[in-house]
Amino acid sequence: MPELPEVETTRRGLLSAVKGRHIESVELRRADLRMPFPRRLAAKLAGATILDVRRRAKYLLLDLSTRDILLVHLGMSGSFSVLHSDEHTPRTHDHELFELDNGTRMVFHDPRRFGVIDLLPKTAETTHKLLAHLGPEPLSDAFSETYLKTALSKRSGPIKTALMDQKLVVGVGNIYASESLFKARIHPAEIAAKSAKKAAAIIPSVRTTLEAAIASGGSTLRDYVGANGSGGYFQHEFLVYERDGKPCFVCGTTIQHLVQAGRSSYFCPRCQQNRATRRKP
DNA sequence: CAAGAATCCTGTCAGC
DNA sequence: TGCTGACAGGATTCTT
Repeated sequence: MPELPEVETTRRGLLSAVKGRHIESVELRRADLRMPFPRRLAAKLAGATILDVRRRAKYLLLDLSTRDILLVHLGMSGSFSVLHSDEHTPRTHDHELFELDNGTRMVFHDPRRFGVIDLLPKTAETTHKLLAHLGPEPLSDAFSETYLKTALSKRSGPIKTALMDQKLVVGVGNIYASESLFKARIHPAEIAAKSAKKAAAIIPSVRTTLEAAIASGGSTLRDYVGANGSGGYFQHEFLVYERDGKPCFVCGTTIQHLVQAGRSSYFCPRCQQNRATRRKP
């Protein structure tokens, strides 16, 4: 999906486009997303004012005047953009339309329907099933060396899989896990517990990767577009992701590819040669 | 408990 | 051209 940078880009675009706007009506064209959108709650949205647009992990949280939160997750292929109502003819996979009071509409578009939309009381933000067990934000102080060292030391699986675990740290998906580990010069198959001592290197690698991606408006591979309907540019700055067979920008060695937990990982076998299986000299 | 596989769904692309 | 299989940014649930 959209990972943290894409969700953050969407958040920023949404904030400027919809903050203070009233929702006039909602059209649910399809309710069967990853979880069924609670149809009876759609009526609660009409008349509500959007007070703020926040992000937690890869979730967008729209604070409403009704003391509810509209929660949106973009899944693998989702986007949430604001368009002029009279210039928008619903396309295939435009599943929900939120008509606003200034002639615009927020459109939730998601071909694969792995996304989620839910409405919850503000008081349930910390207990909601999807939000209760999330790890620290990677760009916050909570993602500290002490924390990461402890969290990684308990794990026997590969570091790349650990970084993608939203209970360990949120927002890092398949693209940015590979990119971050390249920057940290750690092989994706290294056992996480062994990587624990490198926490001090992992943290800035993750942060600079995510921050650079946010600065480029995220990465657009196939479906992703931001709130204004345009794509990101960070895909042109990938160091290893989908670059297998091409030369490493640092050392020229051919970038390689492997599959971990069913997901593709990309790495430079020379820059990241501390793999778990390396034999002792 | 932790890690991997299977799963949800649709679109695209490579190969035949 | 058309078919088939593999694969794609995620996260949950089921098996080992």
